[in-house]
Amino acid sequence: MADETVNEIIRLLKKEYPGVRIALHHSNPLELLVSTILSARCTDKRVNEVTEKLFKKYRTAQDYVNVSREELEKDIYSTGFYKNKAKNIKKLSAILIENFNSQVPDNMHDLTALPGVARKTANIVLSNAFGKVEGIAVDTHVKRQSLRLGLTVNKNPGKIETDLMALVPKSDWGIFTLLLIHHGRRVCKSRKPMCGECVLNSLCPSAFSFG
DNA sequence: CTCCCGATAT
DNA sequence: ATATCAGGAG
Repeated sequence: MADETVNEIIRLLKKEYPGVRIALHHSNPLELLVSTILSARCTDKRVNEVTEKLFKKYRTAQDYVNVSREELEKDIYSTGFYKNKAKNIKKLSAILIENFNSQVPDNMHDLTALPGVARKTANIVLSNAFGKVEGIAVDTHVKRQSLRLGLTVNKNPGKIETDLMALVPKSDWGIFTLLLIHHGRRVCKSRKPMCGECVLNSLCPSAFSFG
């Protein structure tokens, strides 16, 4: 895989989706952290529906600590995995209060030490809440399209991230994920990719096999 | 590797 | 009915 191919992919997607922005609604780092945790195996549409009410009720880490686990579970129920998510959000909130003056840490080491937070979530928060870049967030869309486009042959998200970091210019690490998520939801879908409408069609090794 | 898990598209 | 959705932990 030549670096030029990746640059062309990024150029075409930027042109197709100018001003692409993160779809998860948030107004501060804590909201983005919670929103990203809730987005695991759940559509961002539903996450935004849930957080619209959630963020009016829970404004600080202390608010998540104060409420009972059962009540928080009910408040995030429809996002799925609600027991794990509620437990992690409560536990993580206690850590923020105890160790970080109730604030969300702005570095990879501290973020990934939080329960329910691994590199994907940390990369999203770092890039979109703090303007920092320490890696490339590899979610289901980035994984699927990186494989289809031939940017990696690995299926492990950690290895995919390493492969992508070697190919994508660091100045594009943040927007790369946003572009692929946007494109993956509209065109390069998991079940029925719309290759006929894809701006990457001519340089995608998988285009023919998807008609 | 399995488990967590509701909601929606196909 | 089944696959999939801004994953992560054990």
